[in-house]
Amino acid sequence: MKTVLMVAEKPSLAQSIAKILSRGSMSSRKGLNGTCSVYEYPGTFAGQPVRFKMTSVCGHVMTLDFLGKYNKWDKVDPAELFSQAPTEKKEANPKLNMVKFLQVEGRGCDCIVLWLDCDKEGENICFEVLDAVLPVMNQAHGGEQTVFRARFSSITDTDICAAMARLGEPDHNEALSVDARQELDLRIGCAFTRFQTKYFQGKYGNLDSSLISFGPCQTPTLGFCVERHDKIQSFKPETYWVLQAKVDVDKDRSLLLDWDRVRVFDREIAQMFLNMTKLEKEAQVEATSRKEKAKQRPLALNTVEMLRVASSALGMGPQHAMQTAERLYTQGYISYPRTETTHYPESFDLKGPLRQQANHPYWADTVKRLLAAGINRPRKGHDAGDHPPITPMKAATEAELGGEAWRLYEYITRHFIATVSHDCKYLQSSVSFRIGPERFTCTGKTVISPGFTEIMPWQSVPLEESLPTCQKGDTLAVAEVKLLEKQTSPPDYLTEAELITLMEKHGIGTDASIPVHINNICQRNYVVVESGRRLKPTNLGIVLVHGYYKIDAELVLPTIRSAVEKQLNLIAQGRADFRQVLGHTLDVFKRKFHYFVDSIAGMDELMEVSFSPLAATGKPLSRCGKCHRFMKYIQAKPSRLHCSHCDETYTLPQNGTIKLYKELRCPLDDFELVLWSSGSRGKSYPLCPYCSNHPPFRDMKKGTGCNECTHPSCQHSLSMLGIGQCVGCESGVLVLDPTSGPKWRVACNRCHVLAHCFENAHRVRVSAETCASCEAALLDVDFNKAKSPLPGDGTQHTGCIFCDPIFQELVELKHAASCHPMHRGPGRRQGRGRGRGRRPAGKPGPRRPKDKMSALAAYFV
DNA sequence: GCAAGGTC
Repeated sequence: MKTVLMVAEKPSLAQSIAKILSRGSMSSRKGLNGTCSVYEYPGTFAGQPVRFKMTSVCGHVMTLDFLGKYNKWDKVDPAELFSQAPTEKKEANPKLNMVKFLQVEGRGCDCIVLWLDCDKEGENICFEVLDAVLPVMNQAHGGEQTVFRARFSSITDTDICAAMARLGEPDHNEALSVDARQELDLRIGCAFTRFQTKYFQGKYGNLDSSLISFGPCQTPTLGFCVERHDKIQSFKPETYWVLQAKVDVDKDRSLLLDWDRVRVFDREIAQMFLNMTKLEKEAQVEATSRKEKAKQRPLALNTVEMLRVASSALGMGPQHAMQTAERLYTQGYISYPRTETTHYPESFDLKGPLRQQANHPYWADTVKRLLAAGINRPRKGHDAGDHPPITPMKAATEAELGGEAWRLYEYITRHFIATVSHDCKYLQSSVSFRIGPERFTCTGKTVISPGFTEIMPWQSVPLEESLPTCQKGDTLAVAEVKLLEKQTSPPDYLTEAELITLMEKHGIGTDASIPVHINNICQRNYVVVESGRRLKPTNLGIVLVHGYYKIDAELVLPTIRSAVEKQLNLIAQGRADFRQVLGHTLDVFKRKFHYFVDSIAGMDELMEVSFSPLAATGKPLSRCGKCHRFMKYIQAKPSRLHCSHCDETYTLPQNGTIKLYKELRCPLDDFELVLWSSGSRGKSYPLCPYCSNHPPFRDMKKGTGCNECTHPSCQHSLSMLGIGQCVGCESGVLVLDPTSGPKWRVACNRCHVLAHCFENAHRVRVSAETCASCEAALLDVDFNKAKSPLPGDGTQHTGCIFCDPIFQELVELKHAASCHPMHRGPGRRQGRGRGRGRRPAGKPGPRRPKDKMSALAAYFV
């Protein structure tokens, strides 16, 4: 029997599609990467009985990068990145082992059906999958078709079955357009980023960003924020005047009227209008009107709208909102949260999810009434053909979800209920008055039926005092007519929600990448998020954008993306050649790049105003080994030491503090050592600024300290202070921290493993002898007489930290504080699988403690 | 160390 392999874009879709096609009867198992599942079921394909095997990838299988040697910033001129530097495809996520996985599953299959998302990226992934899997599949005998593409516009029974019945072929041109996009983004982005970063980092000491990045999406995103900043800066308030009239409705009640001219900007004219009206005693009713109006129920929820509301109403940043939504999705509370679609498919079961909310403490009444009276048909939205709108999948309570997740869930659910509710109906009434020659109006709204605003109370029509009932020809007494002097006010900084709207409008990024771009400009310190989630550009952000405007405005205009996209679409439609478009566009940007490099002084002039040159920044710290003058420590990111005499800069490890290390010097280059440490309970080690930037030995990597230096006799080196192989990672060595007494510490020079030992010992030294059973270096410890843990009056003991029974009692292993989730930065991290059980068994390394290792490993989580 | 695009 033949086997048909089918591949979807993500695990969740593989499951839904398999469920539909197998009518619910399929077997399932995890794939070798632990992330993708494989669903199998029997069926018929092209009239033959076959075995179907449905699985998925996780987005792109491959990613584009330069060949390794072109990633050395010091050795490659960024201009080379436009053409000379070759690129290669690498596995996008090596941990997922996607190519291997596809090959294991694809081996021996006869046909393949590609169920990737029906957009250009999906088409591109089709070919990534084919590249991996075709070589291991069975060859077709008579040249019949073995590669099929399923095109579907929603994940519904009818659509999926229809797609299966009308299989086509993958579209190579669409895939090529993505290849071109990837190459352009990579070459252009990296060239500009490297040049800018090196240029400005080499000149200024307080830029406060370790990367001065450029990209066709992030730069226009920043541009929007700075554009608003410029509007605020150049805003000149203008004075204007408003005529305000008050009429008496009855004895106790008066009514404020709006002037039909709204406002005038000339004082004398305003005065003239006041003079013409202020002596009038009566206001005459000229007309009245009453109109029934409706406020429309919302469209079904898509990602971008959810992010906007999350930011503006819930105060949650887009990145955070997406993470929260993803968690709600994987826990089964909401449907797939990444979709552009605002239209429910015809077959969508609206009542099912609604019924689940019928007993919810917050909205049971509304839901029950809707179910009893019949739901309203949702508005017709946009169908992007990706996933149904975001809807709740099961009821949840605040206690169950807690905090942020609950607030987002609550919003999604209220929004969903609103989409099947009725429009809000209200009566808008207005009365027009004449006072002298001038006209005034008064309007009011009264709710007829609240409709969806009952479940979205923040949208409700505000309660107003009702208008007096009057008719044309009636007169009311004028209580007062006065002139108000006011000033126009500047706009405020751009809110995140407004920025998302602008990005969407100009096609900057996608629903999935918009949060990433916004996050980028925050992390690079180009903008800061202020109260109300408004984005205020920093000096750095402003200078960059103003600099681009000065040199080549196209670099920052939102049109840069759409212009390139237009070219790419020609490739996708088969109307232009991939090589030609790529070559031409790269050529245009190469010219722009050279012009930018030649004109960089224009941006530099702006930099000079806001930032200080390297030589004028930082505090003197340690001595240079070449000129023996003090170098200055520049704390701002990226922290480094600068010798203004030699005009050399030495980068330091980031995320830690640096101090002078007892004026000790490196025996190799005479530079004064510094001590790097990460917080009070973290680890610390000495570091030679020169060696760290120019490693003296082949096995020492750049950016490391003396704890990785293999100098055979220097008292600070790994050779002298190393004890034995780390118990938490493959390649690290536990090294004594000679500065840590009296709370002595031993730390891994690679991972976060840290051991506290021998508290109150007054001296700890690494001995030249090694342990007979595990080959670790012995430690020579002098204890304090009063607090010695040794039997009798002994104060001195030599032994193995892993094997010696006395020492074992005195060693407590744990990760360094910086490894704790509390101290970690944002971002996904898989916290499982460290330590015990991760090391391949039976692979002894040098100086490895034998079975004692596992006992020690049990100490840490 | 860099882009933007998928997704976990």
